[in-house]
This record gives sequence, structure tokens and C-alpha cells, in this order.
Amino acid sequence: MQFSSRFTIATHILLCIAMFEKETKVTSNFLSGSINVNPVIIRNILGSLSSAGMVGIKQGIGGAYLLKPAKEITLLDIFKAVEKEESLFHFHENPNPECPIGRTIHSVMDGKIETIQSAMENEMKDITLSMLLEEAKEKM
Amino acid sequence: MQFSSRFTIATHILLCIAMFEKETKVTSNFLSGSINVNPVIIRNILGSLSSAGMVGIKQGIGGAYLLKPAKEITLLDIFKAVEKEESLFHFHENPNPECPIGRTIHSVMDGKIETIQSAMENEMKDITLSMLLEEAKEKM
DNA sequence: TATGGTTGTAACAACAAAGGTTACAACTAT
DNA sequence: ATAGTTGTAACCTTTGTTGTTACAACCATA
Repeated sequence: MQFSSRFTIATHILLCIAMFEKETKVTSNFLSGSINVNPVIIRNILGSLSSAGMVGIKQGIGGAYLLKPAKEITLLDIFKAVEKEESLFHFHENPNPECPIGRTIHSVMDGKIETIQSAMENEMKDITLSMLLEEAKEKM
Repeated sequence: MQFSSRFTIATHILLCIAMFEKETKVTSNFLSGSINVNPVIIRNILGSLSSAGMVGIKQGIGGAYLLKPAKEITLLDIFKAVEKEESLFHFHENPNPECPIGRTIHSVMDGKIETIQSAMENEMKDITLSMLLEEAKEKM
């Protein structure tokens, strides 16, 4: 099982906006061309990024723009904008309370799962859009 | 998007084996009772744990047993036994090479994704089955 | 050697999520 | 008024998860 490509697409979208918003109108069609996925999917993801307060979108005339400096947008922000699940892990729901393990597994595992998820989120929190943009520019 | 419950089920299975293998025959039916899922699903997951060298399963007579001390089985071992995907993240496949971002995004993001995944795996590597078993016993 | 409790696996089915597509009303600078 | 755009609804296909029945193969034991 993998995270959906919404996360990498959303990151790609934000990189494109950060890169091009000064010189051109960044529409869903423009983004569709760079990312190579259907413009409707772009618009949906763009909607999530907009709900999360990262981008603004110009009605009618079209075009998306950053609402925050790239330095203040982290991979965690992006991830949370497009992946709505609270927990990474799906716990089997009805362990048998008459079994000593079934009765205790939730209280044992819940904390571990939280620790694991936090480790991942902390790593994401340390990577900003501006870092990615700088790296991309170096490699062009 | 969440990981399948195979991971928590597999952990539950191993805890049950570690807890009960001395006193009773741990069959898929026995496990099914504690975990409260279909025995066939148990048998499939048990098969993955067996392929990964963590448990042995007695043909004909039935019953599963640990092949390693609980101290040497980590949550990462369990996770890898039941989740076969190499990467946690699904990357959109065909970014446009004619766009400067499309051309570079893979080389920029691949390393970040690896870092994030490693952070998670390192955390999993530090939690052993014996730790979970001790905690469970305390809470009984 | 026949039995009975197991395992391993095939073959389904139901359901949900991801990803894609077409279509179109609503919006707005020009 | 027009033309380009957004937001969204309504589909579709594919894949993965979870659950189920069925049954051949296995093996300790009576």
C-alpha cells in the first residue's frame, strides 16, 4: 500500500507556482502540461491546497499563486492538505476482549503507532518548498 | 490512505504466539478467535510471516511457533513481511521533461522521500516483539 | 489404515479508493 | 458579448482490501 500520487502532484504544483507565477499565469492547463495528468485532477488537488491556505486561485481569469512564502510551506503541510486520514495505520477493529492479548493490544500499539507516525511527520516538517525549489534550480 | 490492517493483525498474531505457544496449540482458528477476523486471512498473513522466517507452521497437526526470540523480531520486520511495496509514495509517472520542474522533480524528491521513509523505518526497527509482550503483560 | 483437525490455496464477491474523462454552469478581464 | 478559466457533478475502469466457501494435501493418533 502506498500513499496516493496526490502528494507528489501537489508538491509538483507548488514548485511550478513558485517557479513560474512571476512570469506567467499558472492555470490548471499549464500545470497539467508539466505534470502530465488530467486538468480536473489538478483542479481538485489545487482546491485542497487552497482550502489549506497555501495557494489562492483567481476565479474567471484563472491562475494560482502562493499565499505564503515558500520558506514557510513544508512537506508536512502539503501532505496533510491532500491526505485526510488521521492515522497512518488501519487497526483491526474488534479484538476479542476475553483474550489477554486481544484485550490489551490497542493500549500497547496505539502509542507505538503514534511514535512511528510522528517520526515521519517530523522529517516532513523539516523540508520546505524553498529548499526543494533551490535544489531544482541547481539541477536545471 | 492507510496501511492495511495486515500489519496490526500480524503483530497481534505474533504476540499471541509468543504468549501462548508454550501452553496451547496456536492454530489459525485459535488466532481467529482472539483477533476476530476470518481464519483464511489469518492463514494468509501467517504465510507471509513464515516466508519472512519469523514463524514456523506445523503441517497437518497445526499450530504456529516463533523461529526467532521475541527480542529479535522488530515492528519493521513485521511491516516488511506484510507490506510488499518498495516505496511508501506513489510518484506520478510521466512529468514533462520539457518543463524545468518536470525534468528535475524526480531527482529532487526521490532523496526526500527516502529520508522520510527511513525515519519511519528506524522508529519501527527500535520496537521489538518482546517489548510489546512485556507491556501487554503489565497491562493485563 | 482410517479419521479428524489442520494448512494452503483457489475462486469468488463486496466494497472502497485512485485515477481518469466528459460535460457544463458560473465566473471575470477584456 | 466573448473567451478562457474554475468548480463540480457524473460517470468509468482498475486495483487493493476484506470476507467467504470450498477443497485437496497433510499428518499425529487411535
